[in-house]
Amino acid sequence: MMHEQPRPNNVTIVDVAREANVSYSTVSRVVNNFPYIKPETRERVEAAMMKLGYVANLKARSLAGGRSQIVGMLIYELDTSYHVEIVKGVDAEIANSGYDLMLSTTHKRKGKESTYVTQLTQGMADGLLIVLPRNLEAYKGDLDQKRFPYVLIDHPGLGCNTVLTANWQGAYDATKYLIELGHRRIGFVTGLIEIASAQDRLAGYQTALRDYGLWVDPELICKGDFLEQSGYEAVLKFLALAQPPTAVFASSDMCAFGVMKGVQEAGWRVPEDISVVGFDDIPEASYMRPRLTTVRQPLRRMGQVATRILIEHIEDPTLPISQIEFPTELIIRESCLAPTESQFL
Amino acid sequence: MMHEQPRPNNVTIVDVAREANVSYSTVSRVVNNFPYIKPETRERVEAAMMKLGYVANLKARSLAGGRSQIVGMLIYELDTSYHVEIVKGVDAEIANSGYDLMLSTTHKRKGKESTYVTQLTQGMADGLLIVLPRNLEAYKGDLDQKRFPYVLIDHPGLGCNTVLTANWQGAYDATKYLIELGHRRIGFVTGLIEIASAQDRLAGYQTALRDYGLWVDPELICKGDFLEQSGYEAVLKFLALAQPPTAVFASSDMCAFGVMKGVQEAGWRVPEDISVVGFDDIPEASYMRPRLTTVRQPLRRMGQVATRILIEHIEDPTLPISQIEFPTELIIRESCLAPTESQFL
DNA sequence: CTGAAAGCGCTAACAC
DNA sequence: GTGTTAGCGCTTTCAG
Repeated sequence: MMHEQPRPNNVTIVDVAREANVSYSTVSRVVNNFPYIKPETRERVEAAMMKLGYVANLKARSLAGGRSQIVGMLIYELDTSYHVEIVKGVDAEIANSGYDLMLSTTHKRKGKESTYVTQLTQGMADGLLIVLPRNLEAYKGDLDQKRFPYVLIDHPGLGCNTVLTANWQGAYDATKYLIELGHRRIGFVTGLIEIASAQDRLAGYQTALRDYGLWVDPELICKGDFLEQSGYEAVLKFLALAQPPTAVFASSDMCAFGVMKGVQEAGWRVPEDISVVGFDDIPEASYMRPRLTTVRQPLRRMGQVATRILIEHIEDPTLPISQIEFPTELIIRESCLAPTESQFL
Repeated sequence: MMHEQPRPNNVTIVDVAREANVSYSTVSRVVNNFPYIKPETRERVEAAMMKLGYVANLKARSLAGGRSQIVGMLIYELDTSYHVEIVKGVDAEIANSGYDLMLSTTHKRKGKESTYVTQLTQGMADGLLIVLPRNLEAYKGDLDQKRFPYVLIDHPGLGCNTVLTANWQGAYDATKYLIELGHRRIGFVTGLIEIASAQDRLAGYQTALRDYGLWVDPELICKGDFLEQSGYEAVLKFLALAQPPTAVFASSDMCAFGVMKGVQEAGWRVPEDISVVGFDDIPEASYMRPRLTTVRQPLRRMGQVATRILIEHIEDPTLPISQIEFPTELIIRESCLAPTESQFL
């Protein structure tokens, strides 16, 4: 049934063995850098490998129980710079590691996530990088039980490696900044609320409000999903309010772009009429005009560190769990201003 | 030597066979959708697979000669949106294809490229997407001889699948646009000149100049490498000329950004003092201020189409070669103006 | 239509 | 130190 796939007669461990006049397990040993091999033998084998242009067959190797030298990465999608920045960080670390990257995007198919995990877990990959899982419960137990190395990026998890940022603190700081600028009515557009970081950001916003004795007006909290469109729609609702906010804090930069777009289309100006703050600090944030004030997450760094941790755990499973939390940083640019008197009519 | 990797007792084809009371080759057959199976048997096997939660082991499958359902992608790096956009296109197509993506970045290590190819070629992947190869000669023969499916993206190749854009025409059009605006001294920053598309763009620029009876001044052609820094350095040289150009055409948008930066740092303005045109139309081009006039390449589309072609060739190796050339499109935004009299002192 | 059996290339005991 | 051998999970003849 399968279409004839011309089986290339690649050079295998057996060819090398014959060439070097040793058994093929010896070849395997030198390939795997075993300690006790007569230097002379090793040299002979290495010469043979060189001569024949031997390249290990990863599938066979990992089928037989070895490592595949592949790091699997599960990510929702590649659409926004948020995702891309993380991937870049991962890639950078992969590049000097001897591992390869297998990238799987799940694209809103929750079911696919578990299938992928099973496949990757079955030895296709030696470890897993999971960005913002959507269906973790479905396979976390499995992973843990198999003691399969993995690290969660931007998602909290019990008893497993995680790399995240201080979402709560970042949201708190941004809200505080707006309050200290003089804003009293601050709109908030949430992220996809089933995601932990979205919840933390909301909580940070609410706490800051309360700490400053401000009322948390439910009218001023609008459900979003991190995407541009949701910011756009949210701000339109805000603008239609009897008493619209003088500032809007969006749960992501993409969302903030939507807010800015909505404000501008409605004939208002950012920041003169409405201040806008984002979250993430993706590259576009500083290209936008006005340049976006936002909470920076070290996205690339996160990808990089997560990869490092994963590889360490692959190579030494006895290592203790790492739970890293990066601080966030408020990057003040041009999208916020103190509210003017006229806004408080 | 390998660290103990807890062998998870995953459910295999054998378990399913036992459960369904058939031989395991029968299970293999239903998994592979063989035509002649008693419907009843098929149902029984399917029920067993469902019950046990069977997921095929891709390594074993492809080791045994089947397909791996993996598309390999070889790309120089992920640093610029140029690369990222292509990857996004690939990913989009992969998403509804039943294949997975294995992404390998070569990161300036020419040697690595061939090793990757060998590995991917050995069955790790069923086909290869190669973006802007740097070392094609080293393995093209091998690929062709093995009749291994692959498609070249943004690189010409004899007798193989390619997806590229009309680089020459795009450069010609952009140069023509500048000339018709009234520019007579037009600087050009090349891309990495060993890359075919960089050569084509240079040629398009030169031809347009000649067609309009303009002299191709070697002083006005500066070697670059597609990256921002090279545009920056080039424009500084141009500005130091006795008679600087009134417009600069950069071989990529990133490079154009560098040009804009250099112009601005030198205290000049874009487009009032110097017009700038880029190539690619990456998303940042429209975020920049002034928004960049540039030659659009349908990057995502290219990735998508290349993937489609590859998959078709994987599934039917008898298909004829496809060589696709997308047209380019000059996107006129805000970075160009007709030169003023004062510039012709 | 279905079962038996021979590998795919390699790792990991187990011998010598 | 090095050879032998039993699988890893699956595809694919080859027989029925």
